[in-house]
Amino acid sequence: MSFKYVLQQYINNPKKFPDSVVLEEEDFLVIRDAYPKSVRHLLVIPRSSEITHIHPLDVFDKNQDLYNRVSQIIKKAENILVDELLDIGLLKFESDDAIARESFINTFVRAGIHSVPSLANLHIHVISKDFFSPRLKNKKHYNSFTTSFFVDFDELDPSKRSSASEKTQKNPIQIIKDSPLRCTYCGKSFENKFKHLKLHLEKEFINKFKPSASQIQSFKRLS
Amino acid sequence: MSFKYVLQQYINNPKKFPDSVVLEEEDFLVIRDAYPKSVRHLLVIPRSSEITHIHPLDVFDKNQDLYNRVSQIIKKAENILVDELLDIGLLKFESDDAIARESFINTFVRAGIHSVPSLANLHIHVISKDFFSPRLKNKKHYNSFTTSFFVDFDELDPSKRSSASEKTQKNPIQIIKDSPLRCTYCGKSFENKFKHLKLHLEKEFINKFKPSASQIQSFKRLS
DNA sequence: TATTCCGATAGTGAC
DNA sequence: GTCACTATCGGAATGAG
Ligand SMILES: Nc1ncnc2c1ncn2[C@@H]1O[C@H](COP(=O)(O)O)[C@@H](O)[C@H]1O
Ligand SMILES: Nc1ncnc2c1ncn2[C@@H]1O[C@H](COP(=O)(O)O)[C@@H](O)[C@H]1O
Ligand SMILES: [Zn+2]
Ligand SMILES: [Zn+2]
Repeated sequence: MSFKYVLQQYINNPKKFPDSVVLEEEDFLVIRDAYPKSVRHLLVIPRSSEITHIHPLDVFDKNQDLYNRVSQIIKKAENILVDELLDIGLLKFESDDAIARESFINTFVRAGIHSVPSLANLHIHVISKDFFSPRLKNKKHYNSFTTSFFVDFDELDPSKRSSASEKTQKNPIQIIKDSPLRCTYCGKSFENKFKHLKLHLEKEFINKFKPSASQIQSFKRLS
Repeated sequence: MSFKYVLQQYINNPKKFPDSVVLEEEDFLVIRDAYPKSVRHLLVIPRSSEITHIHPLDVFDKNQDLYNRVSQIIKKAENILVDELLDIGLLKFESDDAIARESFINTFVRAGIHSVPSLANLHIHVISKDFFSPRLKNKKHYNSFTTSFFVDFDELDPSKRSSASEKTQKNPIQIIKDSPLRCTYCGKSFENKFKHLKLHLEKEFINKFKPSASQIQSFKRLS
């Protein structure tokens, strides 16, 4: 089996990956991205073989029920993500502070899909927007989450969607190459200077979360 | 003073560079290129401050006397180059064999200029066409001697030159980038695969000159 | 189309 | 998608009181 179907193994046998699977329901999985591009990076995976090979830009067309159900799972994933950031001490509000929680999710967590996925099994990214991770190694990684190559889950809602708008976009791969590297915190452009962006993202991350030195080092190590 | 004028030091004080200056005359110098792109690579440098900053494509316009004088110096440089190849045993004919000498010069020594020089002081390259040198490190180096970026000295003769033809050429920089790497011995194209070309040029060099193993190693070392 | 350093870009084969 | 490897391509500095 080729690399395109690596996510199938989680669907087939989630019990085999207890450290990766953070939520298992009858029809969905939420797993940790094996190559996280941020401190926290999860994938929502529908288990149904009926839809797993449908393109994420098409799968919600005329399927409001599916969209609504995925939306529920994404909310759970977002809250798992926040719980973990609370657990490791990066976030410091009370766990039951619903307003702080929602505010953080709205401003610093992104859910959506890549307009040209590489892995064939349908998956939705749920990722914190720090992009502070040793797995973030090049422009393609970064711009796949910070340009229109990334499509927010909200935009896939079939009830709100102008179906014509979806294909009017330019070549998504070209968008990744042509877009400058732009800091998600402050909007500053680094053109194509990836190393500079990485240094800047580390500063922004430290400034926002005030992690301890040992925390910083742990986030820089591969997990 | 910037790098553009590094050749000025030879003009100012040739006695300071006895290992580099292979011929010193009242009006001209012949020096070893400090980053030789072949086993032998010389530069002919007019000493006159009147002309040293004129572009090589312009300097011989309406100046047949200068052209003729440079032509004389180039012939001397070519013969110095051959003498050295005889001395180190790469060439094996007798030193007074005028026919063998002229044949080698005609087929394996090139004299001319870069259509966009980087160094400001007027200079004419006299180079053996082996291109077997550790200083030959990239496509720009190679194609600057093997494409129309390089203009043979013969073509600069004001009595033979159609002055219109000189500027009809495309952007010389683009020529270097767009032209494939083509073996000067056999014409084989290596597209942009510079390392492959280097290996092939070594084979061609060995096949043509039959150097000893220790000679080969010495040509690969920086001098 | 000076050199050198450093880094961005690109293709490969394997998983 | 990942990784590791190789190689090509690309900008910036180059000095000196
Ligand atoms: N074996 C794997 N297990 C879990 N996640 C993976 C695996 N291989 C790749 N990924 C992630 O899956 C995502 C696929 O991205 P994409 O197909 O572009 O939406 C990337 O974020 C990868 O880091
Ligand atoms: N300091 C130097 N002394 C002697 N030759 C040099 C020096 N610096 C560069 N060169 C050579 O000068 C030539 C200039 O090339 P161009 O200006 O393109 O005709 C190249 O072949 C360089 O290798
Ligand atoms: Zn910023
Ligand atoms: Zn050849």
